[in-house]
Amino acid sequence: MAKNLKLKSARAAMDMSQQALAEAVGVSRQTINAIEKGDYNPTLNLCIDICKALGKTLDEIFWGND
Amino acid sequence: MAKNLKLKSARAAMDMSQQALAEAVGVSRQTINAIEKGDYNPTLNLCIDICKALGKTLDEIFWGND
DNA sequence: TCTTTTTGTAAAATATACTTGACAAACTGT
DNA sequence: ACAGTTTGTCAAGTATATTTTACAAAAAGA
Repeated sequence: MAKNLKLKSARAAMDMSQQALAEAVGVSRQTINAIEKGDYNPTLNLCIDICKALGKTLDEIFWGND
Repeated sequence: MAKNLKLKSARAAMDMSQQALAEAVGVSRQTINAIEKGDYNPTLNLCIDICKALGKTLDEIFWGND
């Protein structure tokens, strides 16, 4: 339930909108929004795709958000 | 589709069976088996729980398995 | 060898990640 | 002030992660 601010800021650092990131990884904008908002639990493959799109690793974006 | 040998060996290093790890993280043994076998895509929360149970981070177990 | 534990695998059911479509609030640029 | 983009959110549907039950092969211990 904690917001994922690491994701939000990494996305901002790449100057990408939620929409642009969604398209880059092949999911809907709402899915990206929900992940940032923290109210759900993405699959590993999606996390990996997001990290690759943002030039980060899993630990940098999805570890220690509790 | 690639086997997750990092998971398998981290589990072995803790001397845990698939069953024991499954119980520790609250999923079925088949789920752990499938993740090690590599034929599916667990959720982030499960990955995190597995890492915590094994004393590892996401990057150590789930990054770079492609 | 015998027994027990561990692992591999499969099919049917359930829970939940993710989509689509839609609408309004907040922000950006002109 | 206005137009365009971005974000927040909702409800109903679809795809898929995970469970349950079950059986057999492989490994480990006595």
